Amino acid sequence: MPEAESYSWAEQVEAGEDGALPPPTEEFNESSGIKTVKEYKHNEDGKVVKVSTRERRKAPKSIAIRKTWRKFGAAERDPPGPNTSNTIVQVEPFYMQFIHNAEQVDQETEEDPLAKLKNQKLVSCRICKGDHWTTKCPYKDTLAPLQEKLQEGEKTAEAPGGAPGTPAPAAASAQPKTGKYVPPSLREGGSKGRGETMQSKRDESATIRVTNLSEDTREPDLQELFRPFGPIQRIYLAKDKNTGVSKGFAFINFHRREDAARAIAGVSGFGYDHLILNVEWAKPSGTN
DNA sequence: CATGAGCGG
Repeated sequence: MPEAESYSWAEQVEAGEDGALPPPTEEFNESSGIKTVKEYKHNEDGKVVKVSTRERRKAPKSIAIRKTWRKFGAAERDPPGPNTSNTIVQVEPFYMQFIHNAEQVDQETEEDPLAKLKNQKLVSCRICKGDHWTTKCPYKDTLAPLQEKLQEGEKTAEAPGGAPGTPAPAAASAQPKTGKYVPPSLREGGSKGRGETMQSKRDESATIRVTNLSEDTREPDLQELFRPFGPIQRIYLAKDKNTGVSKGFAFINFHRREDAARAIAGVSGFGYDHLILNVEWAKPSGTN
């Protein structure tokens, strides 16, 4: 709130001869975050008054507090404030544009969105466009989708007169003029073999399934029971997802298949709690 | 009796 004060004699002296007013002063109190501006104006009666305006800092106090932090590391001896040799202070707000799906943006027309969905598969693998989720894509093993694409490419190449405006989908993947990501295994010459670093699934070859467990058997119990046969990689005790109650069976993943085999021989038929355990080789999950 | 969970355009 601007407030007018009477113009003191001492200050009158500072005013210039020709009625010019003294320049405004401005001071900033760092701890309170309040800026005080004092300036001189003529009021309605033509008299000179001093107007002081106080304004609270708009930036959050947390910023002011951060400014008081000591610098450290290579910047330890830097003077306060940003070092212009390695820091850019952006005063203007800056806006970022997020593009969620470039293809969608490109194809954005007035056509009915439902029509678009119509001939679309429910799921489509991002890698091979197959009829499954990407995480399960076995493209390294079966290159059928890629080969289909290549065949399509050959067809369009053989028919140079056909549909000039229509881009061939295979051409896009063969020549990366679209900025689209192509996984290494699908890039040119990448058609052979799987990547050495990528195991396609968990190794289930040393996994056994234990059934007929009593409901109060816990994972540590299983650990104790099977440890004698060899190092164990993982134990999974099936539980109801909501109640946490054991479903009475479990999977034991050994490091070595031979240990698993001995565990089957040793524990199957073993009386545990009041039940007789059944142990067999596990089948990989997802066998519907 | 019984073959794990989760992520998701």
